[in-house]
Amino acid sequence: MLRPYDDIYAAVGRIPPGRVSSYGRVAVAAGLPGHARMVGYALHALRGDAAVPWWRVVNAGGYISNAYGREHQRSRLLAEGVAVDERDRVDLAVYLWDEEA
DNA sequence: TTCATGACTGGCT
DNA sequence: AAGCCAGCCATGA
Repeated sequence: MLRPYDDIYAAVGRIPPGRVSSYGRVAVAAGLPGHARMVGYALHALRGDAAVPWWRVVNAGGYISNAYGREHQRSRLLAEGVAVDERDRVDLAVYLWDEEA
């Protein structure tokens, strides 16, 4: 099925394992600068579709904004080797991935 | 078609 | 330092 947010999903898919990115970064990577909310909405539309590594996306503060299954996302990140704080926060200084880098 | 809400962000108070 | 406000646009009622 064609997904309206294919560019967004592609951008998320470019995030390598063991790394994370923010909604804003993904929005820019998808060619939609400033549309971070659309990225979040797009991921919400996935409904847990594992075809896209949505769990590698966190908010600008490095915290898991995911209201859909933040605990699940936290476990998922830990399984990939990403350290997650008790407050559901990721150290962006270490794990944030920039496709431009 | 209009109204309200949302997996965000940056700036201002 | 912490909280509030406006802007971006898609989805559902």
